[in-house]
Amino acid sequence: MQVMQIKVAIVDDDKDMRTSLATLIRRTASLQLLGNYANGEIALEEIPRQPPDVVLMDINMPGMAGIECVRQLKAIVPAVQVLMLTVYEDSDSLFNSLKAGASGYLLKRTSSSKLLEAVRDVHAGGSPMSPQLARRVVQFFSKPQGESQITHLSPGEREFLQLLTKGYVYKEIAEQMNISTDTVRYYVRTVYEKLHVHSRTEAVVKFLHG
Amino acid sequence: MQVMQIKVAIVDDDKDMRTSLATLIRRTASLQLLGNYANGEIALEEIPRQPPDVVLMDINMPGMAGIECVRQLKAIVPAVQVLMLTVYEDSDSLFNSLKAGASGYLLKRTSSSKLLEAVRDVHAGGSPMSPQLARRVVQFFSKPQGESQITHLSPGEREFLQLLTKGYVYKEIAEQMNISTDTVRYYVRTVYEKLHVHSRTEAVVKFLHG
DNA sequence: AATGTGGCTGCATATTCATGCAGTTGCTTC
DNA sequence: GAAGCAACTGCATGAATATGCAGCCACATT
Repeated sequence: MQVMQIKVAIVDDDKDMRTSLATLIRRTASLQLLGNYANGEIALEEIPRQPPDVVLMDINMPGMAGIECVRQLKAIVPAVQVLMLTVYEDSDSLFNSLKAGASGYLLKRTSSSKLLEAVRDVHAGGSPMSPQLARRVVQFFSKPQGESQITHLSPGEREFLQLLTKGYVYKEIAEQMNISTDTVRYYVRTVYEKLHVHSRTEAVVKFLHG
Repeated sequence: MQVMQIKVAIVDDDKDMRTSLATLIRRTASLQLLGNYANGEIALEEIPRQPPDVVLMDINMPGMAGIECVRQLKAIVPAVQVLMLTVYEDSDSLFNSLKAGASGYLLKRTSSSKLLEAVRDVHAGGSPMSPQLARRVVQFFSKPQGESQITHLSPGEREFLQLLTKGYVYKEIAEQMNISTDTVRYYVRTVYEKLHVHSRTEAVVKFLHG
């Protein structure tokens, strides 16, 4: 039995791009082209009728922007996986797309073979992303630079901080760590000192992205 | 002139893995194997003497864990790019690695060709990541579903939250907003209700990345 | 005019937090 | 083995927070 084809739809206002993507999809046996839409409004109408597995979405289109289209599309058909395509490496677009529910994010200059691979990845539950863009995401997590004082905390102190951010009160933290609530207070002291803060809020903020 | 070789070091406690990685690197003309270390302690001593461009780091080793090793290594030699290797798709390890300063994150079952590509990517300033793992990161951003409650906060409530994250006490917030401290308490109530939280910490965390 | 509503203020109180002081254990160092 | 130190526990207390109840005012609805 043949492997099930992945159903794909394209949303892009650029005619050339659209046809070249369409050709690529049609030439690939494992993919099936379901639709080809020139703008967000049409896509939002047509896609729900015949939901594809994967949508290739141009990020900047006149009228409804790609990001808004993703947001609404995911609200109607949560199961579709959206792969954003863009020429810009702009950070805001990237993060907003992810927040809107996009699963992957590729630069348009991505090679055909990579693009096909990305379609399969995203359909398999992955989140393909151009390495340059992934770096933006990674940097969101890594401390700006230099060393925040967080570096030299003991494992216990880290665990404590972790629980602190969860909103647990000292008693609950004590239970989870199997220590007395007075020892929790002890951690409060040592950690606050190392972080140079004087309140729970400051500690949490610093830990989260300080 | 020949293209500059990328200098690579390996940190992995598993001898088989180490030699197989080493062989792969040596066979590749564009890469140069600088060192091959069996644990984090040795790596921390040796790597700074002769800093490589890229470090392949096993994430779970006896003794110092890979994550801790990254943290300390990046503190000493910030320029090195670290690629984490793991057999597990565990979310915590992933996020903690990124926070510690790792640039990429691959599953060990990644093919040789992908791994070599990843080394080049990370050296070129990218952040290669297995699609399955990238999905975890992406999910971190996308709202679980629907819209985060933060969207429909009034400007005043937003300003209040902003100040809350700064660590100001109610009295100070009142001064900055030119309202009474009792009105600050009022904001506390309405905001907590909208955010479905019951403590300052939870509110701050939700506001920072809800 | 009466009613209702949302934004703000005031007051009260129970809970949680921040921090100082002191005592224990166990391990290292001279 | 004495002294030092780090990790933990206990107790105490003032400060800050969370939340209930109630009154006021401006404005909209009936």
